[in-house]
Amino acid sequence: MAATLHDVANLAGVSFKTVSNVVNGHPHVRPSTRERVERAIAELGYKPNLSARSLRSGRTGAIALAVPELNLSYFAELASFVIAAAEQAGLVTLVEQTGGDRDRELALLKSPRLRMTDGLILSPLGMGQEDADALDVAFPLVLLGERTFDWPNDHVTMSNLNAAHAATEYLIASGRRRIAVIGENEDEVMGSARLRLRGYREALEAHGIPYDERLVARATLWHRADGARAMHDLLDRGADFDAVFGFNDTLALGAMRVLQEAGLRVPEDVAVLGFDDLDEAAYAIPSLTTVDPGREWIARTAVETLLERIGRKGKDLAPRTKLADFTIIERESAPKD
Amino acid sequence: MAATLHDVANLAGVSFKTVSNVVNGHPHVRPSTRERVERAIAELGYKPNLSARSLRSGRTGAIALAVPELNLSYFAELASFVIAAAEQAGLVTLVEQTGGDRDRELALLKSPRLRMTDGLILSPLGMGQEDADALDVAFPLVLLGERTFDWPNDHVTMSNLNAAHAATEYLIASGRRRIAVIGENEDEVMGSARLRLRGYREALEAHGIPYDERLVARATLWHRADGARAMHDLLDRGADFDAVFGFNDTLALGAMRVLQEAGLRVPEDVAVLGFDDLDEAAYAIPSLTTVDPGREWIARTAVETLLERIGRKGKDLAPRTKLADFTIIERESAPKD
DNA sequence: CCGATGGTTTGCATCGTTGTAAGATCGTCA
DNA sequence: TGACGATCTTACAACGATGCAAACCATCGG
Repeated sequence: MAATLHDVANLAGVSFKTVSNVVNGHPHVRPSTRERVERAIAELGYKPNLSARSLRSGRTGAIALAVPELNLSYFAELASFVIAAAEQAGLVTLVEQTGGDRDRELALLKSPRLRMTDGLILSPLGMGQEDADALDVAFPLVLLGERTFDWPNDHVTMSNLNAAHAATEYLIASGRRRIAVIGENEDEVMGSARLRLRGYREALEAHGIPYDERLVARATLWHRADGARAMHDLLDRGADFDAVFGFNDTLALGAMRVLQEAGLRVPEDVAVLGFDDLDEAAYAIPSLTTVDPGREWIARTAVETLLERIGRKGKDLAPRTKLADFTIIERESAPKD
Repeated sequence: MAATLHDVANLAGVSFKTVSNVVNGHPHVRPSTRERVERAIAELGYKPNLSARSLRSGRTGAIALAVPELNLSYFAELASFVIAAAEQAGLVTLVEQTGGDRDRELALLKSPRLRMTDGLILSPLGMGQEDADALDVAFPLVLLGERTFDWPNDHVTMSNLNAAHAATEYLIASGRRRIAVIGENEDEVMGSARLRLRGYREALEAHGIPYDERLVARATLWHRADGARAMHDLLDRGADFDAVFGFNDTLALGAMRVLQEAGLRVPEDVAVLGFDDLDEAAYAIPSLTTVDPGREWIARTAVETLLERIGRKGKDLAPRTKLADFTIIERESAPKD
């Protein structure tokens, strides 16, 4: 059995409360006592029982991060940053996968598993306005992704609309006029897909380019395979385009692969622009021009925001929205001109 | 404040222990009582306090997974499978990143943070024979990666040596004779890098091809950037090769990118073979021939093995090694002939 | 030499749950 | 009707830690 405060106390010849004081860095402990206790701790290899500690203190020292899937590189890289940021704050991170499924997202919010943590960072995909009540929870919660619904929570994100607008404008500025998009998803009531589509449309409009539905390809989950499938759709229906804007990098990469299989040259025949700036994007062939959404900032800020909620005054704060800056990274698949 | 057993008991007009019995599906509870209690539970939105439960029961319902980085796609995909397998067993997963750093791996094994979990799945990278003692821990521990040291733990892996041997042979069978490798790392005393190098050498030897140090490029961490750097090294030093075996897919992809930048055609001038079968590999241009190490099997088996250790008889089991089957997936970057 | 002072140590109650054992209730049978 | 199991419910003691308040003990000034 693992050693307890009592065991250490017996060995050191003090009361177990004194050991607790040493462990917690209580100010008034005589140096000689402290040293004796510390020796006993080392000898027994004592480690505090975190269940007991959190039962007593009400804090667990863990946060939960819920993303659709770690298989999606964007979320893997995001999770990596979140875990690192949490660790810096002395917290461990419990990772859940929702599959982007509304029911699983809702179930998670009600799950007793969350009682194991001090708060949740959730990247919702399936939920909509009708789920606002489910999001009005008693524990600290920070949402990743834009505040498009009237949800009572903190949000950390970048402006999907502005970024998509800028990306589209970038393609227009480079001389492209028939710009296809991949990733539209009408099931998603108002998430990134919808916002990015809106940004795309507004940019077209601002430049007097008509919106053409035949250039819009849908994709529900954003894997490479979905991007490939969408590009096949576009090609099969004989769509005529000189650029593709993928709503994320994996879609764009899947599409780029199909383009080249079809004998089209990137960027000569078709420029390709992605969204996320995955590590992979820089090493694709050709390398992928993409939107850098400030992933690391988002991760760090999400953890900070959650910590504020967890803190003493967390309950009193009004819901906040924090926006990251985005940048367009120029690479080979869509040169500036 | 969240509701407790007491609150529910008051509302339902029973003792708090009866509520506990209902929650735990205790057999002898009158249906009418059960129903009354369940209504009270629903009304108050009662959720058991997991800290208290695990203090009492000694089980936390969580496992820890420690990998070098989630940024590395292999580990992201692995983590995804581990989390899913754990969830099926009703466990949540806490993810730690070690950076492949020996000190952080050792620190993790001693960390009180682990008391929050029932066991650990660790993918060690920096540790060696001298750390055997540190691995002789009191909690359930399963290691990912091959048992090359005399470590007192369960191992789940595939045969790095056989897989690398087969991969090299595949290239030889396709007519290549000057096969470079990327990923050698002499710091790593006896991990995957060393084993894969050994497999490579043995395959060469079996076919009477001399081992040529100038064809061996090192890389410590296995990011795309490291693969790119290694390939630059090879090209800069004028190495003469007609194939490259990357010790993982990201290395291979980074290298492939540099090859094509240098005007070399893949696979005509240089065949490229990777290791891991990332989702990405199928969509690279050209698509990447690679070794599928049975990642999902490894993840599932690691969780199962850990559960056996956690179980009643876990302490009595001798250390086991479980080997996954690997397959070579033929794609464009290295056709069979 | 005593009480005040302030640092140092301790005892007790408590967090919310579960296991054990004992108590209450009920129907059944002699 | 009363005793007796069987079924249902309850009381109590942990699990290991922390917070509070009280107790202890030097040291110092008067």
